[in-house]
Amino acid sequence: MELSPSYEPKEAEEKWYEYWEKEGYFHADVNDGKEPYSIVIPPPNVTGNLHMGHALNNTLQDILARWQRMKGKSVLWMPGTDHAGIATQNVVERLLAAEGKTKHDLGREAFEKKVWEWKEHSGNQIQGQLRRLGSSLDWERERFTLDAGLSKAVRKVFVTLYDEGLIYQGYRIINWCSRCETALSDIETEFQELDGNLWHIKYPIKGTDEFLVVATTRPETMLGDSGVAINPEDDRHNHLIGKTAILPLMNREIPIFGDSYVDKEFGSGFVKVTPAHDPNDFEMGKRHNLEEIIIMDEHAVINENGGEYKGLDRYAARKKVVADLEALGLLLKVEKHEHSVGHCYRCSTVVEPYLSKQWFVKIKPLADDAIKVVEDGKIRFVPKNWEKTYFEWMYNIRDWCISRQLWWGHRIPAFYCEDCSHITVTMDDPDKCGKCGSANIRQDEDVLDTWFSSALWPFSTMGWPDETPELKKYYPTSVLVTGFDIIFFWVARMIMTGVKFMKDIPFTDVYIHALVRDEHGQKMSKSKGNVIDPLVMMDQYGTDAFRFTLAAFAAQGRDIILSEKRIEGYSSFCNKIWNATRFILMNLGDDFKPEKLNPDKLEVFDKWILHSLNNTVKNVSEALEQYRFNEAANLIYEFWWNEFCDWYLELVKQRLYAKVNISAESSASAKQVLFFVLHKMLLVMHPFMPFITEEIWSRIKAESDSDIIISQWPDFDKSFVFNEDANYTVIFKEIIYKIRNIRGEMNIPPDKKASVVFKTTNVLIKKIIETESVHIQALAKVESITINSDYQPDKTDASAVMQDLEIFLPLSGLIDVEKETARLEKEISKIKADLERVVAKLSSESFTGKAPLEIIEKEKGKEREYSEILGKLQDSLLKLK
RNA sequence: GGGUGAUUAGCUCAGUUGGUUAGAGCGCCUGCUCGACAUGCAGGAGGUCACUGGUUCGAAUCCAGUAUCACCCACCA
Repeated sequence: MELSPSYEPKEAEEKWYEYWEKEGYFHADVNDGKEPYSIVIPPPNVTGNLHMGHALNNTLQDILARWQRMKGKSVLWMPGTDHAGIATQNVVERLLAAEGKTKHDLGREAFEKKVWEWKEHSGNQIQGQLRRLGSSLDWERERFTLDAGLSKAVRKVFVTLYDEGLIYQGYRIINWCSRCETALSDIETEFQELDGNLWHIKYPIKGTDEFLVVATTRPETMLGDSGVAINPEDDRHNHLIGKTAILPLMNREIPIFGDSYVDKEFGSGFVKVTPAHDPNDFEMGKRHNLEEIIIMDEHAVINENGGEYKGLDRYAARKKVVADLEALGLLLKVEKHEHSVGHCYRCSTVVEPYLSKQWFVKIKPLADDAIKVVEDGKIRFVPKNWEKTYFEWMYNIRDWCISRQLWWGHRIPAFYCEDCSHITVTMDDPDKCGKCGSANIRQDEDVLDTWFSSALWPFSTMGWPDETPELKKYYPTSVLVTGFDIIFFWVARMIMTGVKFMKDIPFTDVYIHALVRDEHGQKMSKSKGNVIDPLVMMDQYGTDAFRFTLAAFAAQGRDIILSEKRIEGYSSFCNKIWNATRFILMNLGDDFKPEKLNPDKLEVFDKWILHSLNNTVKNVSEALEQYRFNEAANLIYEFWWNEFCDWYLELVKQRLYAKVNISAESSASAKQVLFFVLHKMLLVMHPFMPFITEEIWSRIKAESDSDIIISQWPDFDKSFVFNEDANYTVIFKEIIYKIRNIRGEMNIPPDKKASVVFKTTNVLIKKIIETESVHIQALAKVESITINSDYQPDKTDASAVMQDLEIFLPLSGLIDVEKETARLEKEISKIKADLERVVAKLSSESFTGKAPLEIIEKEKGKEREYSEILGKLQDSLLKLK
């Protein structure tokens, strides 16, 4: 039974995960007849490596899964990964580039094959890393967003929405990433404030010598200008409406027109209008029938519509346009101008607003129902304030661009007829046009936004559109655990598709956790080099310590600023758990047999620790019910270290070592309690620290006991409510504190055993001192104890006061009068302040008149206590002088 | 421009519906190899809870405003 002197995480971690998985403990049995509890993992990208965000996210889910499993639920925690269209394609393209190739050299089919190969060999790293973290995922059910089953779900959703007119093709301004060569949705575009220029350009007005002046942040777009707008109410300029301007460089005649979109106050009051390269201009162009001139290709290089600028990259074109304007004397001025510029969320390239034909989801009808289920409280956000963010976005939601010009993903199931240009959209690939019957059809080249398939995740992973037992039992899922950064990308869309296609919400709770940041509050990223690698942390401090740290940090705020120091601290906690166990096992003896605790045989401190344990069990359960992981972690830490180890283990030593006045029976009962507390606490700690708890459990469990992972979560036990004994212990502890305080402050060396005189008439306190004298001697390092209600202290006594008790330590030869005086004076001034505050409160009529009776009584009690203590402290001080 | 949040000990953070003598860990100071643990034990210092008002018998906690700092959303050329 002997344990090593310190906890070695590595061995336990390797051993147990494999064992649990082999035993099938992670597998959810549809037919087990138990109440379901289900979570779907936010599918990490196949390109992903476990970072802090994943670690936090999955630790919290695992705590919930393990906890519910112990509570006897049928737990399904669904694992899987996301094909991550752009991200994955980028990775493989980069590999090709290293060989000097592009995807076009391979062609679509070969490229796709290459990505699959990459996925099998280099992707999926994260699965092993999730195992390291201890995640009790049901690996037998692992899914991938490009699986056949999920693809079928995607197709079904596309076809249905298309048939209902909710998916349509449109010619619109979208966000174009010229590096990824694809369209992006609005939320895939990240805006950053950048320092730029505002170029003021003179456009000649036809038939006059005059100019108008437009201002722009993107001068190269003027090549595609097809009008100039003025606010019709702008009295300075509205006489020009109907006239014509000459577009410099291109020498194109463009109309000057009125549109209320133009802000009179901004700039010169003239707006150059480029319908093919700006969303607002596009709208104006539609209103005024302007020509839409696309001047760039998909690489953001100027095309044939840009005249002599053809072939120049957008920034080179910008330079040349500006230079040429200046040469012509048409550049009025250049101002510094800060403006927000969109960037690709995958590669950070500046996004170009670009006119192109794309597929969109008409989102409003879906959003309306998704808003309602949250408004009605069917879905609950925790913390609740995230609902606001959700509503804010949903109310202002805009159509979702779902087509991507990529090769990796779900290909859009739309088939164009070359003969009649009808579009056929069906569940199975058609071999002829659905309208004219021509076999001359071709499939759309584009793929769907990655988030289109993840939007279906809660039901597609369970077999939808088939009716499966999994769906029946585990849908809707119990909770979704995720970060606030993907509320729009993912959470909102799952709610929309769930309500639409399952006719039911996808989950009842959405627990939104914080984002992990570095010690300076920065978002962790490789480019900043501020990444704390979870794998390194696990290696260094052990997985349990790491998990416990994340749980302890998971307060319901926005950010978690992780410090390695804290992880180190919790690795000490693991060691503390280990060593307390070691101590217990050393003392139980080989012939120990756990028995049912007999309340009649329990001593006061046994009852106290059981009472406290009982509350801990209850409070941890309640904290978990409310997703207050940090509170649960703190309760565990506090109980184990500050109550069980610091007090109970120390107290029990006297009984185990059978010192004077200790019966064999007392010793035996102490052992039973030690084992009982250890046993229960391992259960309570298991969801947080699965490895160390299973390891210890395996050493103390009876043959017939199950492994801890499937053992029963403890309940609050009414027969362990011992309020009197708890109160008794509070007083006892205070007595110890007081004596230790004197010893500490006076620097009395530990080997100097003091004698103590207690002066009291209080019956309970007398009883405590008499009964616990052995413990007082041991814990406060006291030699002899006297109770004397008439004691007259000596000048050389050090003293302490608590309610109904004065404590004296005769310290002749040891006392430092100056120190003792200072100590007493400090105590006095503290209690004086307290007393004054209470007296002031009680003498205020408004307080005594309006405050509840119990509060007033409480204050009165304090007043009595403080004044008694103050009086005695002052007496002691007088004696010193 | 709109919105959300933060501001509590040297540092990192707790503090649930207003009743506290405002807590923890780390760090700091003092003293300790006491038969589990120096990854430890005992003691201690350290905060006018950002600021200003208000509500209340009572505010770190509720309300309003100010300041500073984050983040999100938005088409101001």
